[in-house]
Amino acid sequence: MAILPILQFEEKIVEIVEKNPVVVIIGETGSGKSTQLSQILHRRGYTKSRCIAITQPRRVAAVSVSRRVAQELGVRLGEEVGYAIRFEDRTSEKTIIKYLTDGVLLRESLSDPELRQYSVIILDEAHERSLNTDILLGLMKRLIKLRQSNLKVLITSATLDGEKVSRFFSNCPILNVPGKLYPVEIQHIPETPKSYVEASLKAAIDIHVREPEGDVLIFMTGQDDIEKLVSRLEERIQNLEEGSCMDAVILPLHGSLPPELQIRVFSPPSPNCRRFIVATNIAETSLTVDGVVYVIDSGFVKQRQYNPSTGMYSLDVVQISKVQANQRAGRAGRTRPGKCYRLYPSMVYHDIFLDATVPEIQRSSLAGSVLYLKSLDLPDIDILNFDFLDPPSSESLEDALKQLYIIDAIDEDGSITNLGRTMAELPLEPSLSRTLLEANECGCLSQALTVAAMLSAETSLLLGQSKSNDKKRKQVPSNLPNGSGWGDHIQLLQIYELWHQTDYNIDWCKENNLKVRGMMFVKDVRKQLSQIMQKMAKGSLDVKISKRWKEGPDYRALRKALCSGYANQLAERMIRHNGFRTFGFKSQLVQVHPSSVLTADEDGMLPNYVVYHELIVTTRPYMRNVCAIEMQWVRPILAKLDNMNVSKLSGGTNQSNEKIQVATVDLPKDADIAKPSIDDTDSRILAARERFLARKINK
DNA sequence: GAGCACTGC
Repeated sequence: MAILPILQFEEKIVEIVEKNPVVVIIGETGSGKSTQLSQILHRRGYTKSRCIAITQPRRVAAVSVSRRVAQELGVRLGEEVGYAIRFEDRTSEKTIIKYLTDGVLLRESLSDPELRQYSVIILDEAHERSLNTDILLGLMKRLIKLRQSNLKVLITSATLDGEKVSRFFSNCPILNVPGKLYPVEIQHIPETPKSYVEASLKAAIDIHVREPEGDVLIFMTGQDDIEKLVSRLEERIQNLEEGSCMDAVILPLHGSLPPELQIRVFSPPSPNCRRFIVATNIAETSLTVDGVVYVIDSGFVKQRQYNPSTGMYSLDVVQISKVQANQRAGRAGRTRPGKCYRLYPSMVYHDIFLDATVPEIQRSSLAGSVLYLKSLDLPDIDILNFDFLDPPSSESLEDALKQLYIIDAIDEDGSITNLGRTMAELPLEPSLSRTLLEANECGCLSQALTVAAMLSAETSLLLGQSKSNDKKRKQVPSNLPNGSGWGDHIQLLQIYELWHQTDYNIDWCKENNLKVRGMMFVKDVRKQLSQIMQKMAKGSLDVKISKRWKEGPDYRALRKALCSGYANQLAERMIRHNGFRTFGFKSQLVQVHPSSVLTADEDGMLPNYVVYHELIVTTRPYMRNVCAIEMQWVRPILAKLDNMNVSKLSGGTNQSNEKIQVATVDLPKDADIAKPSIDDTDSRILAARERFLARKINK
């Protein structure tokens, strides 16, 4: 076996780690950093009294890399070398080298903020800049000050990003470890194409006709474009003259493809046959396809972004970064010298592409992360000034604080509440954690556990349907329950309860077009959540799914619990039509997503009030996953919204101590609701909200 | 009356 490049650097690495608390390692693909760094430090005595942690952004990586290291050291996995991922801890007292996902390490620091069991923490693949890695980077900066004498931190990064990480850690040394990639010839096209599907098609055919054997990997943005390109490519290749070139197979590859179709790319190709793999960025890092010699890079990727000023998510096609472009190109040089065809001018690469992808922390809602940091109780840390490698905007942090305040996770001074502490223990978004705690009070914990678990997996539940399939497939009427008109949360609950009644039958999932793996995941999450809840309650709670349909048909308790959890995600229907306005600082006009099962009354009107799981902008702003709630539950929440003072929430550096006085929100009593003058009611709530919106609350 | 890239606790 050829010696991995990193081993030639062993002395250098050890020397530099000895002298410095933090080191940045630029390890190119194939350098062996993920498997070797831990072993080198182990050989040099870093595991004598404590162990080495290596984080990975993905579960499969943690498992497969630890397996290899165990093998190389000749030990049984789970003993000296182990891994810890959600639902699976394969470590023991003997473990001295531990691979874990970055999320698991964050959870560990909840119970031990100084992470005393580790002598070395290696943040691997830090250039991917997952939300969790970024938080860990901030925590590490603090930890090395606290544990200067007995903690070493190693961060692996990409070429273009290393300097920045080094600056973040007071100019710590950077060590370059070359990889084992073959050279990749890069070609740019002179003009930005009108359609990258067409441009990819042309590039692919050119390769097929002119270039020697070797598979082609094409990076597209999503399922739609992939299917379009696959069918165009099939058509073109069939029309090529018989015998003019070798055979070809065309394989789509994206996340919503069923696993049995995904693995087709791993079976070796038949001889004299070229494979075209048309993929999303799943092939950039998550899946490695062997045999690729040519890469066609569209230069685009789909990215989910959160806008803190509107509270809305959108899924946008954006330009990739230089780091990403290089990563894609590198996929052509794994087995021999390759070529990468970039469907954009080199000027665009140099002058327009960002060096690195905008980190997730600047593209997500931070409510969960802020709550997590608050719960760590770091004495010297003010969340708004937390030392992030790339700080999120203050708008985004304030948005998180407001959300946390409305659901009682922090008080008006921005300090974490007891409720908030409990919420941080749960591996859920704050809204769902809050729902669980409220549900426990209302006696519907079992149902809420199910809803929370179902929502954690929601996008991977329904079997992927593509447009082309839809046309072919007859619309089979679904036998699944419909939420009894109350909305999507209730439907998710009903689906799971039906599955439970079949004793978690796999065929039942298939018959109902539900992804088996998704449903099994829900089962695991539900179990984990109920265990955590029981542990926190220090006793047994009612988490069993009742076989009897004991509750009335209105799911009142559960909907009330959801209303508390989603107090920051409330919307009110507008008068005489089915548009909604959201409550809160940033009132938005939105609609119920057409996929929702929420039903209208006999006059065609939707419920007056709903909570929503998320706002997503596609062709329009939509509320996804909504649940009908009652107006009287809304009143206290509005009062709370009205009393919010953002400058106090954010730690109040310029505390004027002057609480803005507002008249109490004057909502009708329950009695008024029975005989409504709806317009009047609406206008009063509207007025209260307008007053609220009109106030300018600045820092 | 729409459409969904990829992860993870």
